[in-house]
Amino acid sequence: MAGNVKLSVAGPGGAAVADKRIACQDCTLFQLCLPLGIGEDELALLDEVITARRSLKRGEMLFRGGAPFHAIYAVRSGSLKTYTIMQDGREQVTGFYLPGELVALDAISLGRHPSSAKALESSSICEFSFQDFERMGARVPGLQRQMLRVMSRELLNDELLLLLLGKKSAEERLAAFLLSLAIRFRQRGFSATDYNLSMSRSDIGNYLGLAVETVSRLFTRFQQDGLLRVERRRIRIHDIDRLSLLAGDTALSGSQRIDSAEVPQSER
Amino acid sequence: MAGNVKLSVAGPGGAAVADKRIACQDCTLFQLCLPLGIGEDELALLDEVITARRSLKRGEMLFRGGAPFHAIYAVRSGSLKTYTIMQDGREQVTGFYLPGELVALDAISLGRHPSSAKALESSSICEFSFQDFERMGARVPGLQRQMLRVMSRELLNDELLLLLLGKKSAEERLAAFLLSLAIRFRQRGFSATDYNLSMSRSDIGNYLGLAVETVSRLFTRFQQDGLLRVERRRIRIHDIDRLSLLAGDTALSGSQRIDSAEVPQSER
DNA sequence: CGATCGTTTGATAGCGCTCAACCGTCGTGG
DNA sequence: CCACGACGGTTGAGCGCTATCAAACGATCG
Repeated sequence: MAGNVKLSVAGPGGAAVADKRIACQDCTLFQLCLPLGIGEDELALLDEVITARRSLKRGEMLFRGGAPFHAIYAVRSGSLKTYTIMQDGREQVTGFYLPGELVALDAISLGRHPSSAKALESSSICEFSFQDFERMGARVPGLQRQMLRVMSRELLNDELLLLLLGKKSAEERLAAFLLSLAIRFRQRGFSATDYNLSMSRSDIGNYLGLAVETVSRLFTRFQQDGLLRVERRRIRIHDIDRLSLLAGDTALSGSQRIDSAEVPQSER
Repeated sequence: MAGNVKLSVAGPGGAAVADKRIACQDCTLFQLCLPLGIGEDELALLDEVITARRSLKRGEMLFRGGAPFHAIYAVRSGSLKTYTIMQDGREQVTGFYLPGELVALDAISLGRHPSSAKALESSSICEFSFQDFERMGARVPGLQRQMLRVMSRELLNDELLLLLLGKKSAEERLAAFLLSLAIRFRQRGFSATDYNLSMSRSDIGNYLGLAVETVSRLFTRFQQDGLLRVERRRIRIHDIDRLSLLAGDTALSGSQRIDSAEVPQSER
């Protein structure tokens, strides 16, 4: 993409970095946020919708469940988890978000956030005003089109996850989870076989519907079987094929399921 | 509902009916398909997108997994199930669809249907050309807006279902499922406490991640506990409050979670 | 250096699956 | 009209997977 980052101005007061804006074209992750089907000029327009850029430190909240919904967020760097608090007080992790993925899509219909979002590590986030976004959608057909696609993709992922939780064993779940991360990392240009988990065992277990102890045991078992090497939160996958096999076939979760093969994109 | 249903055509019966079109305004369920925010004139426009009306008999397919995606479907009467075939041959039920609910939203991103859809009983279906729909979306902002909301809602439901499958016991799952049906039926003007299941025990178990036997046992237990009466596929709920309690709190699934209380709808 | 949190490992028990048999209902054909 | 078979549903017995309880360990941080 373009060479230099064109910073345009400061917004409302806040921490120094937080309110800097950068042009969308310069966002290397942009193609992942709302890929394809948007022309040069439309891209420039999209810039207008970016309300703010926020920096979060590990453990900081992006938004809280129940809060009114105004914006959609795109992860630029770092990672988030979303979760809800059940009425019995327990926490239920509903998703993990990597760079290039959109957060808060599930808040549109109710007009408030059904879940909370918290940074798993230092992260940088783009904030889109949804109102502006919709207004612009009227002028730029490609934008809303793309949005529908992104949401549909999300739906698809949820379905896969549903299948995972409904039908798969603990082993299959964890394998599918690790595989999902691998695929998502690869799509972002990172290594698919060597990455760091930004979430705790507890988060993983919670997300996959497993006890922490089970997750831990599975990690050691996978390691004993020579599938991978795990050291603290560092994952080194040795035999990704066997891992895929273990996962059943479901790539699962997050935000994409498609590998290199072909770019989705309906008929056009 | 409205006084007379202006039948533009013959009843069930044969193939004859399949390609007849009726005006959208006459669809009592229309408000449920794409509720709110659409004016009179826009409504008329929407009529154009309705490609066809199809009648399915029990067991007939609406579309098959893998087939290219061209249309979105709205259930007018009857009910459907969607499911995928896992590579080991087993079937995984991914959803049940009642009148007023939209099917195939998950196909948009890939351009082909990730799952198959089959009629659980005699059903009548509206078919929207997605291509036309998108074209029209450019002219009618409210349309795409509404579509985003519907999809967001769907996302929300999937999240609830995830929570269900990840964290809830068999008992809670079935309770939540029955409750979900109750709520959805009520929204459609049917009785919430007295309805027929159009799906088999096997479908229910498959959907909820439970063995058929477990579902069966739970039904009899619920009945012994005075929660409800079940006779074949007829469900009579006696103590819906206790059922809610059992369900944990999750209304779950299908297509709506909101009860009478208030109509969702973002800020506006 | 002690406290706390995240992780691992072990022992035990229970929920829900599996296997198996039986029953009721329905559709079909003699 | 009844026999039959098929299918869906119910019920029972046993076991395996995974949660739970318990404890110790390692890392991080004040």
